[in-house]
Amino acid sequence: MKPALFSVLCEIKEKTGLSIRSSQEEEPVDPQLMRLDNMLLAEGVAGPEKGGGSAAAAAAAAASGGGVSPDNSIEHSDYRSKLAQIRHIYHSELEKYEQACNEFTTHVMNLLREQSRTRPVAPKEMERMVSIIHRKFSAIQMQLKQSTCEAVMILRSRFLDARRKRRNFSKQATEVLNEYFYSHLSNPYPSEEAKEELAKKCGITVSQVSNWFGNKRIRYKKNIGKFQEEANIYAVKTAVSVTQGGHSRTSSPTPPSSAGSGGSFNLSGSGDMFLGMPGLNGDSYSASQVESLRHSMGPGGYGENLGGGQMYSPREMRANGSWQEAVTPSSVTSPTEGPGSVHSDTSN
DNA sequence: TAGTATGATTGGCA
DNA sequence: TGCCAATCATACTA
Repeated sequence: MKPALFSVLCEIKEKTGLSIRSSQEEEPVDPQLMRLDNMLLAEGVAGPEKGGGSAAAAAAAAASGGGVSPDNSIEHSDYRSKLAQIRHIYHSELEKYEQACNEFTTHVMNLLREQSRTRPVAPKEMERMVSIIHRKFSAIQMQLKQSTCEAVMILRSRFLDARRKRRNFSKQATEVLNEYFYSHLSNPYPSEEAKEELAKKCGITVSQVSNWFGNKRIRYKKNIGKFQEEANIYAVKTAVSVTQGGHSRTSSPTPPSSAGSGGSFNLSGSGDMFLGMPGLNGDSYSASQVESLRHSMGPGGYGENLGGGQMYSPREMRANGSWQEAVTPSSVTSPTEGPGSVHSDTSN
């Protein structure tokens, strides 16, 4: 009786087992899991060790402005060590899960084997149980991967966000940029080539040069009184180097492509004395330009002899309507803040 | 430590 | 795509 009953049960099992199996197998690969896997691989957390995220460290170097900062290596090693920590935790947790999964699977298999003595347990059913267990554990694994990804993202945002590790440019770099700016005050829009050259000279990236000029233009316009003094300082510097050597001490990169008589700026006659200032091409100032510099730097203080009382006249400078009259200093010798000027950003 | 300076980011515009 | 303007976040300074 018992063997007959057993065989009937086996038949029923076989049928139901097959129907369950056919309904549950061949599940598609979870795209979310794939994304997580790819990200962990890319970050160097999953997969073979690849220098603790050297790619990300390289990205950090690029983001931090050409890697001129001496702190960079320290920061990157810090980043790498933290990434290695995450990697270590991820792998140890993964190992634990796998171990637990194996243990649980063995336990269930043993139970089923024991049960197979009293009820029919087909090998296919055992396989099904194993796959169920694996699915459950892979769900847990996915959570682990997700939290690991989050940790990596936080780490990245902390270390790679350039804003967080802002460094002031070197004095020399600022001087180079300022010299260019004030010597091209009529058209402070360096061309791509000029930007590249400035970037090279300053040890910063082209986008940093663009940022610098963007900030400078706005801040100059907002508070021309303050910058007038700076402008004069650079005027004297450049003038001295001109009268001494015929070339600027820090030769300016190629002037902007739009600069010059054909540029989009309407230039005043008495204003921007560096108008048409030579670039690296080896051009030199005209005698009258040098002479006018000498006059403007006379004993009475530079700029005193100028009709408008200013060496730089930002007025009439117009770039697409933006670089224009908004900036009009009252005097060079007694710089005052322009109308509506602010000390810093309006936000500050 | 508050105020200021400054490099970077973001959103809108032409 | 480059620029402007506003803003953020950090560095610097008195």
